[in-house]
Amino acid sequence: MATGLEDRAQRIVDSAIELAEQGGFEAVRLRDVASHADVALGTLYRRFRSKEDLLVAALDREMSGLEEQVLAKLPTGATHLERLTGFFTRITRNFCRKPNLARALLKALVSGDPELANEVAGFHARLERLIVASLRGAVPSEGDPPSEAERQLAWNMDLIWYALIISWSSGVRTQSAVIAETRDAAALMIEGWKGTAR
Amino acid sequence: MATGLEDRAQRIVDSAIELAEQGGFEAVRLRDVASHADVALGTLYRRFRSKEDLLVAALDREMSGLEEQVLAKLPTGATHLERLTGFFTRITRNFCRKPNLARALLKALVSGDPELANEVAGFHARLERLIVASLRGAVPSEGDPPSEAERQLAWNMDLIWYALIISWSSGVRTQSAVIAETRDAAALMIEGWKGTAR
DNA sequence: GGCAAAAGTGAAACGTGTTTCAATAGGCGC
DNA sequence: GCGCCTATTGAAACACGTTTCACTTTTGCC
Repeated sequence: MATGLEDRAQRIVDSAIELAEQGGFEAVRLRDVASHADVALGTLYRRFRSKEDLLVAALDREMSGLEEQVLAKLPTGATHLERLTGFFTRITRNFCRKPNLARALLKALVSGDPELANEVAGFHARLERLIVASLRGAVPSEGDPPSEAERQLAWNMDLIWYALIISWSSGVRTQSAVIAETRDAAALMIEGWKGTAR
Repeated sequence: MATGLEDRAQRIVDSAIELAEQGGFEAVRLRDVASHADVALGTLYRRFRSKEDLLVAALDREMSGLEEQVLAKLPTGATHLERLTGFFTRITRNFCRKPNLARALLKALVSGDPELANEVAGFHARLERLIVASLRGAVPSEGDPPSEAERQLAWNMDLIWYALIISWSSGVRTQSAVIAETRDAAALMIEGWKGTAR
């Protein structure tokens, strides 16, 4: 057959995303994923350690699209707050646009599987990079790396948004509540941020 | 038999906690829980809708102990920051003392089951109440309810700590990192908080 | 082209969350 | 005590994540 080496893993992730979009976490039945990707179940398990591992790989793929989109056109705005708010509004909308998929990916992300610690850390690292870029309105260059203060603000905002999107996923908050509360938290933090070493 | 009506539910939760302490989420096998509680599997399912539901009930029980302990002796300290830090240090240590149990309860809490939205919201509400009390160094009275600003600070700290403890549960952060980062976030937020309407 | 290693296949099996059901027991108004 | 309702029981069955295994195919290398 003409299928390349990475082709199967690709197809598997594609199928998982498709099924997750339609029916969420439970709809990603690995037997279905395998047959949908024209692959044996054993092959799926050779490439991915578990259902969560597969979905985290899917999240990675989705993150790439998000990164590309954000870096291509960084949020504009005169103030730090406006730019941060613009960024979080965008990613929240992007995330919530496909609720089934988002909830499925999040569920895998928070599953607590120690095998996934690196991937989880990587997700936050990528998000923080985007936050810093949005905060500045420009991608940090080699000569002007993020300051300690910028990084602290960024990961605090990462934590806040993460908790909010989880609470959205749990049905505790709506999409607009997530956006509004992220903005409020950003306002509060930037206020404190200006008072300390910038 | 002399078993009261609520007795079985109690025993079931007790058994779940015991098993979770020993072996975490996976060790809470419902057949084991049932037999350990001297109850049929069907009885367990009459009382609890799912494994997550059962573990969230267990979290509720644990929260009661925490509440009692915190309200009995509120954190002391001259500043808002010291009191908040004292509070979060305490609950983080308390939580991480039984890592298997904590991870199991957290996993249920973040499971995203829509049936549990109310319980999840209740957990945060209870936590926020404790945060406000710690912030003040006193339990809010009828005549002096939490201000909007206090509530905002409290739930922002709730979000931060929630995200941090989840990242501890995922193996991304250590207990001491959770404590340190909670303190740093509190410092940043209180700084901003003083600048706005208190 | 031939060969060893790696990848893939198909099918079966296992564990555990969850559901179902017929039979039994306990509590309560009469 | 009697009938009714609900709780409980025990056991079986189902669904799906995961593992295993013997066999086949593909790949990389000489």
